[in-house]
Amino acid sequence: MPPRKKTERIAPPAKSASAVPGKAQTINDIARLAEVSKKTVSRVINQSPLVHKETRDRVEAVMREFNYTPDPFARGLAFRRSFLIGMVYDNPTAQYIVNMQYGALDAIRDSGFELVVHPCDSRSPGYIDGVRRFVQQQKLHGVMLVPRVSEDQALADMLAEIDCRYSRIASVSLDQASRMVITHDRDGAAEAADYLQSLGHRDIALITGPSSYRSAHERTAGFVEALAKRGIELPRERVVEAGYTFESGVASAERLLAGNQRPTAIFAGNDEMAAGVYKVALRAGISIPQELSVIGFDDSPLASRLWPALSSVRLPIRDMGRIAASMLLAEPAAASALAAASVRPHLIVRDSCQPPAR
Amino acid sequence: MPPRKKTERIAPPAKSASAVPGKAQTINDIARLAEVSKKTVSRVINQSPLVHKETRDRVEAVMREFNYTPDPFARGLAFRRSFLIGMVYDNPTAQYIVNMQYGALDAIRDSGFELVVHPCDSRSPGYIDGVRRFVQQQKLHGVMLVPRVSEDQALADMLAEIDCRYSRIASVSLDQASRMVITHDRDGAAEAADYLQSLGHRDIALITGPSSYRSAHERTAGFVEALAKRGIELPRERVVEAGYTFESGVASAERLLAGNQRPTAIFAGNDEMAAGVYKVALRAGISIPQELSVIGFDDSPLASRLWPALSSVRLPIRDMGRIAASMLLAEPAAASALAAASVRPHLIVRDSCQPPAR
DNA sequence: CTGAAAGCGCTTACAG
DNA sequence: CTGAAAGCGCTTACAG
Repeated sequence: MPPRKKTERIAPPAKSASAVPGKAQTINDIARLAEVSKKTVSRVINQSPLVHKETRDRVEAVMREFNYTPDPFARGLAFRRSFLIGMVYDNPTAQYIVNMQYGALDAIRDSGFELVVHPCDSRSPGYIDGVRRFVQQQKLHGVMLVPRVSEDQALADMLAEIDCRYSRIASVSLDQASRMVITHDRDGAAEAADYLQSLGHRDIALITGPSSYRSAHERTAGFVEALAKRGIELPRERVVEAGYTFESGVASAERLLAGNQRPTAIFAGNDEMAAGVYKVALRAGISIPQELSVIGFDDSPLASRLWPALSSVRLPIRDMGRIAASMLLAEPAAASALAAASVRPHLIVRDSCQPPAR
Repeated sequence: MPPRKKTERIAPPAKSASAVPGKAQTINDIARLAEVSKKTVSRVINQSPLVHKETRDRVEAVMREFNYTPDPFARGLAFRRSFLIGMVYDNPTAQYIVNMQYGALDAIRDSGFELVVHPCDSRSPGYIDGVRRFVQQQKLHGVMLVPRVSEDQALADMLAEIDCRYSRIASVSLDQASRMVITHDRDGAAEAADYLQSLGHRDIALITGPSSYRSAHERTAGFVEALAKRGIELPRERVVEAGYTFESGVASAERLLAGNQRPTAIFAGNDEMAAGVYKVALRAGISIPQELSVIGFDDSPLASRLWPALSSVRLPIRDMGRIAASMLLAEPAAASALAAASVRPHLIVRDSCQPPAR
């Protein structure tokens, strides 16, 4: 190799023919300017250790100088893999989705990756094929699975089969650690139960989400078990299964609040249903929290908009999204570490509870 | 050209070596199987008219047979343009964003395009550069600009400069027709005014959004003008500017509802602020709608969760998103036609208004 | 209406 | 530690 002057090689080119720093360069330009082969430039792009430090510095300086970023399509074509991560979800609430997206975006910021969204309908028969096409067509680097699709083992199996990396967000572990973000809904529900018990409530009712949802199961179990631990039983008639919707919350509250033998507190499996309880109580002239304490789950914006402001169990959704996306970018080992630093829900106390009157 | 047997050329190959219909083929495979050059296959992919009908049919049959879809990265590399459309937005409400995304997804379904999301902070100085990098890096096919960033002319100018197609969603026309989805917020606000007037309200108050928002300006103007047309003046002290947030709605309502000379109705520039009015009224024991009528704007989920259910002006957000995305895919002429079939808001009447008591 | 050549901007073997 | 060749799967001129 011909000797090469090592200092001051990179003559700063006439900067800014336009206001925008030029951006049109290719790997060939960088290679020429840095006086190396394009393969070497490729190595520094991909952070190969097999590059002499001085060479690397020189190449990096040129890349910075020209504001160079490699073309994702050329890389995608050669790698047979894109720099896109997908978020697959099935119709949870808007706030949930948006926060999850923000979290994912936090994780991929300045990484060169972008987020592609894929809502779907897990009840429609072809939905798994739809995800498969999405993944294969776009050669996705990986996908985040948000509840409730995250609970669908058939989906996960399909992804494993086509060798697509994924991360699952769910209330309990459903997969190997490096693929799971566990939300521990159970603990949050237990916190709600403890709080109600500490206030002095004994006659408590529960509106659960649909039993087909893992989160509903966990929230219910956490709540019931925590109460049991404190010596409070939940009679069968004080537990109503609903659909996580406002309307189902209304219907459940109507059942629970009919007659004289009302519970002094209601825990709803999410805020939507808690809002339904509010509606029924307000309409019936039952004042919250004087005559009825209410707790929700999710800490959606709704919770603080209601009056009196609803105490609710907050899930750190944005963090969940950030971690799930990070796991997709990280090496398996690092992904497991991320999983370990897992998220915990906690109760946000507002104005919807007080000790029972009687 | 050598004569070619025209019938039954395409021998159905041993289908499904695996359960999944093979998908790994390239343009070369299709060309070979259809006995044409890859360039001809490329022509049918791109719907060039310069292909003999029989040739086209044959090629299409093979493509279908093998479940072939062209590689978006190879196309992206050759075209220097991707099959991704971007949605750029600055922090409106979650429901708004999610519905907009659904609409955009409606438009690109089965088109081979995908949606990439790009929230940003329009108050941060570098945000336009951030969008530029996003667009150039991903070679986006186009971007949808959602309020309020859609109102930023500097953003639009930058996109025009780098020759990126875009569509803007805004309450009034800000650009050439083929780039605009006009939401006519003014008309929706006028409908709210007419409704309150028809119920007999004369002493009406208004909580506006921030004057820097075009939508706030339009909603205010539409409301004030419609009232004026019916001979109702809005005195200065009955108009309060707020920030489109719940908290600012609370503060505004506190000012408006203090003292004895209360208005009989309040129109809030969005549902968040209307929820603030609810909070203040409920806390002060002012009953809705008996003593105070309230109307919001957006028809967010919140509107129906409040009690009594809030009447609100609905914007067909999903339609807006669908049209904005369609415009990006369509030819300019077709895009203008889409723009013409523009969207209109309308009032959803619920339980938050009635004739004034006095 | 159809095709052979060159190229888009990267990476993967393979050498050295 | 570095490089020359071939290739990823498409499209753009250019011919005919």
